[in-house]
Amino acid sequence: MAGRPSNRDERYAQVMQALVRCVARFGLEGASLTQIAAEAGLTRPLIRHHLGNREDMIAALQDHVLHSFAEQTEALIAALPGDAPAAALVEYLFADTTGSSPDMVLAFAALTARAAEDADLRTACRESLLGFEAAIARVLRQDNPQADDHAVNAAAHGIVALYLNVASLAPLDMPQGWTQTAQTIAHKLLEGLDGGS
Amino acid sequence: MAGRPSNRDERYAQVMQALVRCVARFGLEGASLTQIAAEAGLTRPLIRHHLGNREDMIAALQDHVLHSFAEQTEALIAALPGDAPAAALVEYLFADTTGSSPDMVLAFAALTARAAEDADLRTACRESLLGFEAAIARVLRQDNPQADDHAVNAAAHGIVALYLNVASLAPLDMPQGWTQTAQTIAHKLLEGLDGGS
DNA sequence: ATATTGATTGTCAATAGCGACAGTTTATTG
DNA sequence: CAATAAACTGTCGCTATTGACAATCAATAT
Repeated sequence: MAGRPSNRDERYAQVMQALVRCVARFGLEGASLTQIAAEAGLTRPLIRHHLGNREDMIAALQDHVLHSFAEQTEALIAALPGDAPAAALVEYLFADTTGSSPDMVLAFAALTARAAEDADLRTACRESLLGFEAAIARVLRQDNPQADDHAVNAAAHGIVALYLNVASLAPLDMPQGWTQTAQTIAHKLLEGLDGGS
Repeated sequence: MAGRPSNRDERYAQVMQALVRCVARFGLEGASLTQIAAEAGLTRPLIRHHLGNREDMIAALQDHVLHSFAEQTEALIAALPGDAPAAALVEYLFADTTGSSPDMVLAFAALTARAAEDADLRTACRESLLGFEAAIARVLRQDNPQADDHAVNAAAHGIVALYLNVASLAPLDMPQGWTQTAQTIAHKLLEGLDGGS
């Protein structure tokens, strides 16, 4: 009444990681199942066994990217120090974490492009992005309670734009100091909240 | 000794426009020749007659996007008024020109994703982007001769990031006032150059 | 030990997309 | 009215990719 123990969750994560990476590099349609399987170190029929159809796979990718976005945002905010959380947030967003790759953001960009065709995906991506922006705005307000709401939202908008830009342009291998410049501007946006009306 | 008059240039532009649009919507590999032909209102063998192979087509796309980027930048800068050119530049970049679509930027983003695989494409895209940034920086300096070089470059960087972000997120149909916010931040970056060290 | 569950592999038919060729039409020149 | 050059169309074979099924291996509980 029991069978072989299921490694479904681990395999799922493994395949999903490969899927994200391949989509980030070759686009939604450019990523073939064989490529994904090779990236995951598995065979093609096996990834089908775990993630199902191709249609199923991109649906799963949507869920994973959007949920992961929200989760990581939440975790990041929870990990911020009580002292000057906004500055720490910016430090983290633009940190040169060689461990964390920009593949997630690139996959999100690929989904965004397809969102022009799919209304549901469009609203999902939009809400996810607005949620990210709102979360950052909350941190900024926590740090600057006296600042104008509009100014806080604008600063959050700018920080998100700078972050997405840095991540989605990562394949271009921009010159030394480029990310640094983005971070500097982000900090400047924070400083603007001090005296801002 | 003469034959049917050649409409090569017009057809080339027609097909290229369809190509840009399809790549913007479906990605580099997602855009099939049949789709492109349908978008251009032509038949599949015909677009092959004009643009050649698929490989040739993406090569032509690269040239077109990158050259068009540089040309449009040059034309834009040449058209700026002598009075407060920087402000006019920002106005133009974030104008709600329903005529000009963000397809160009989206196609550029698609090329950027592939740049991870192709070293030549990578440097080409990078140089193109840095050229755009430098051109904007020139305008800013023209308007603020006393400003610090580093500050000018940083402001240009920020404006580029905001612009690319607005364009590449266009498929998401962001809510009313979103682009406006980006424009406001861009103007704020300009103001920061006045009193900046 | 055996049954049971699930991971893993092998393989084949169907389809979509691409490349290329040959042939047809159209407009311009002499 | 030829002759020519180029746009345009129809169609075929090839390859890559996918979807699906069947079969085998592995591990655990009874």
